Amino acid sequence: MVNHWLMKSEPDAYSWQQLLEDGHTHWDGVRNYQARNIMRDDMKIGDKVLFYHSNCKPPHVAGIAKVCKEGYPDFTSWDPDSKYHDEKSNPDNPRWFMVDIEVVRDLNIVPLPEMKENPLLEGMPLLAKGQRLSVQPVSPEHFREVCRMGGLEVDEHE
DNA sequence: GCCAACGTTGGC
DNA sequence: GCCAACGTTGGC
Repeated sequence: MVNHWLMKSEPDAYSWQQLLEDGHTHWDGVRNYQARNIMRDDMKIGDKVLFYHSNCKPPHVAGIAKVCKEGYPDFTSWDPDSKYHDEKSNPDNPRWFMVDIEVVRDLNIVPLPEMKENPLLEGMPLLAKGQRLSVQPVSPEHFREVCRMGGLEVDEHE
């Protein structure tokens, strides 16, 4: 069973272009329990991910990635030199978790305003008022429609 | 830069 | 366990 997710990143912090260069990355720095639980418990190898750029104009989905390593402790949490350091986390009792993702393919950007205007995306968590969760589920139907809006033929990514 | 929405913290 | 204060997110 392949599940679908959306992960937010500020382009200044880590961009889709950077992931295209790197090929894969570890998703460190998430310090929210709900997002942590999703990464620790729910995201599985092969799950598809919409890569979303937040805090830019306009906010948009930039590409498709997939999970290539399942939840494991976020080692930046016990690194005192990391900006994500949490003194309550340590290797024996890690508080924060991450997954690794890798590039699947690039998309034409799908701007948030267009997503809001698309009736097929009604009910998508990303579009809910006050939605701040940086790792969130996406239904297969919504995932497919965002891919289509990004110029991807149906099922091309399967 | 503003501010609404939400999460966390800590006093009680 | 409540809730006020505070910090963060993120669209606008």
